[in-house]
Formats: sequence, structure tokens, C-alpha cells
Amino acid sequence: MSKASERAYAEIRGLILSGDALPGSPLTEEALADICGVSRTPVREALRRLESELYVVRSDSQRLFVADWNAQDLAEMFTLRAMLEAHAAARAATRITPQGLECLRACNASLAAAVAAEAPDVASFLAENRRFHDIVITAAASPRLATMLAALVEQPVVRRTAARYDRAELARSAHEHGELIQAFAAGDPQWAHAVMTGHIRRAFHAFSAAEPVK
Amino acid sequence: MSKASERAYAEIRGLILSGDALPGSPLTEEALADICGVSRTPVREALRRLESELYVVRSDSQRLFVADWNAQDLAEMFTLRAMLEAHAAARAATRITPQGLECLRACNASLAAAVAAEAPDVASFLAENRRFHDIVITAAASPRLATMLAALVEQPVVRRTAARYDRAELARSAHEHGELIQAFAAGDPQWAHAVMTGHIRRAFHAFSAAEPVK
DNA sequence: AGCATCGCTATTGTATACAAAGCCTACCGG
DNA sequence: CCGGTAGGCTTTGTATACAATAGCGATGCT
Repeated sequence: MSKASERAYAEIRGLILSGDALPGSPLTEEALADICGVSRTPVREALRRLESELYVVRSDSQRLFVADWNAQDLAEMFTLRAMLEAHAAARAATRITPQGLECLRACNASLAAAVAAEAPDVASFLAENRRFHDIVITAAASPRLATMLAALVEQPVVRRTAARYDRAELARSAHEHGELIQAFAAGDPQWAHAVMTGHIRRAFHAFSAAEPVK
Repeated sequence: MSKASERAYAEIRGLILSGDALPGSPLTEEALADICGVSRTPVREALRRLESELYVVRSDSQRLFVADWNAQDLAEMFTLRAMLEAHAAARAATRITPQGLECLRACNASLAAAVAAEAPDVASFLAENRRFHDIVITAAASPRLATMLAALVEQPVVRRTAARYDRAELARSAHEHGELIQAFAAGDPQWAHAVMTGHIRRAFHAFSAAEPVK
């Protein structure tokens, strides 16, 4: 995407994720254009994208509001993500190249290092974790799957989840990644599927425990 | 969506589905604007949507082309659809209201009537079939799932599939819908899941048989 | 003759102006 | 005092003009 559009997207997304734009509050194109320092045209494109990713919702007549996710929405998000990402893992198990596998190992080594320290480096953990999952999705070689997951991997949720993970739980993530790598190395799609399902669902429950129904 | 945007979307989609715009051929915003009789602005919005639904693909630098689906793409599409729609059916099984169930029964009765005649009314079959699946998705009450499936239920594929169904196969669709209704009435999500999976996968194989790998 | 480079042209990206549609408010009537 | 309606104002939708960029071709040099 081009510069202004991309910038508007990132900016508005940031406003929503940071909480500066409260759930349910209205968004007007012109105000956002001012904030982003671009015209309404790229803002509109950014909003369309955010709408398709359900960060914003469109009311009765085309007015936009910050989406308000409740506990059920989050549960459904995690369920869908578990389903799709497990499917991606299963596909990846029979498609991943030796190079891809090597990338995963390197990536997970960095991740493990980040959480091994006395004070875990959560930022690095998040970056490596994302990279790990991206490699798996790429190896799955399904553009539709990639598109869908892009609209589903809500970084803020992952972040909030990780923030509540203690060191042992962070380490367990690294361990689960390791097991996934083993499943890939064995070329066993069912194993990969099962490991990924567990991985995502554990994250869901960690998240739910940290952020009870409000 | 507003008038001009919607019109551009329908028009361009029509061009692609009818085959007037051949897979791989380039699409320019201005030419499409002329064809649709609107300006480039709504055309751009329509193209963004078509891109997210993978009807068109964006090349190296932002030029758009009609997507070219191969046999693998179609297989993956059906697999994802089976997965998601089966999940929708499972959710619907525990959420559908008596009114919804009644709608499904009425809808399937019309569908059965359309295929019972000497010369099956394929157009009615398609309309009722779509309505049936829409009711199920609505009953699943998951906006994300609905969004994803919207980008996946390629009507042209369904049409081509149905066109190759003989009367017995059309009738079998009606029968499978009937079984799904039973599963809903029983409130059994696993049963609903299994029936829907079979329903979609049968459609896939009917389609593959009709349209072999090219 | 082949390749590289320069410039033109075709196409997309952004801004802005104008049109249409909804919502809110204020005023009037009951 | 309450309800309805009309008008203005806010907000979104569309068109168009202009800017930037990438692709393509022609021309000249080696």
C-alpha cells in the first residue's frame, strides 16, 4: 500500500489499540485526516481495511465507530484463529522446505533466549513469536488462509496475553514451538495440527484468566 | 454500500465471473470507470473489495489483474469453506431459534420443490440454496465468521457445480439440508458439523469431476 | 547487433471541491 | 408541556484535477 494510506492505517489502528479512541466512539473521516496529516481519500481506504478487519464497525447509515469487543467476540476470535492456524500448521507440515525449517529453528532459538533471562524481554518475545507464526503461514502456501489470519491475529490481544504470562508460561510457548518444529520435521500434519490447536487455546485461557469478563 | 460503489463492484465482478475479463488480464481503473459509468473513486473502492476477496490480484507495483484460480486454489477454497461453514453449523445448532428453524424448513421445502419437477429449476435451487446457507450463518452469530465466508462463497463456483448436478444430486442436496435441520432441531453441534462438512465436500468432488484439472 | 539510458506515456495515488443524505435542534402547533 | 416538522449543519459519497511513479520504447553508443 502506498505511503499516505499505509500511514493512515497504522495511525488509526494505533489510536484504537492504544485505547485513545474508546470502543463505541464515533470516527469521522475529516478528523482522522487531520490527525494523520493526509486527506480524506487515503483515510477512507484505511477505514475500509479496518472495517474488513472488524476494528471499526459501520452503523445504520455509514457512520463509523470503534468496535467494541466483548468476551464472546474474543472467545470466537481465538476459536477461529485456533482452527485456521492449526490448519495452516497441518499444511505447512507437508510443504515446508528445509530452509523454512531452519528459519523456524533460528527464530525459536531467539525467542527462547529472550525469555530465558532473569527479566524476560517481552518485546523480543512478541517480535519473534510473530515471525514464527508468519513463517508457518507462509509455508502453508494458501493465500486465502493468509488473508483471513491477517484479519484475525490481533496483535493487541497477543500483547496483553504475553504481558500476563509469567516466565514459565513464556518458556512453555518456546517449548510448544519446538514441538511444532518436530512435527514439521516429521512431516506429520495431524501432529502439527494438534500442537498448534493447543498452543492457541492455551493462549486463550491465559488471556481469559488475565482479563475476566467485564 | 452506496450506489455507485455497489454498482461498480457488481459490474466488475460480473465481468470477471462471466469470463469477459480473462484471468491474468490487466484491469485499469479508468477503463473500468468508463464501463461502469462512474468515476474512478467508487471503482477503486470496488477493486479493494474484490482484491480482499481475491477476485483480482495486485502485481509488483500496484497494477491489478484478474485472478487466475488453478485447481489447487479451488481445492483450498472448498476446504476452507467446509471448515468454516461446518463450524458455523455447529454454532448454529445450539443457537438457532424456533423461528430460524422454521425458516430453514420453509426454505428447504422450496428448494426441494424446485428440484422435484421433471426439469429442475436450477435458478430457484441456487437462490434457495444460498438463502439456506445464509440463514445458517446468521444463526451462528459470529460476525467474523460471516465476513470470512462472504469472501469464500464464490457463487460462480456454486453455479457451475449445480449446473453439473443431475436431478438425483440436486435432490440429495435437499436431503442433506433436511438432515442438517434435524441436527439443529436436536441441538447437536457435532452432528451439524459432520453433515455440513460432508455437504460441502460432496459439492467439491462434484465440481472437480465436472471441471477436471486444466 | 545488442545493450543501456533517457524521456515519454500510461496508470496509480492524493487532494480538493461539490453533491447528497442524515441527524440534531429549534420552533410551532396542539 | 409534549410532539412533530422543517431547516440548517455535519458527515459521507462522488467527481475531477493534479502529482508521482513505473513501464515501455526509441535512440544512440559500444
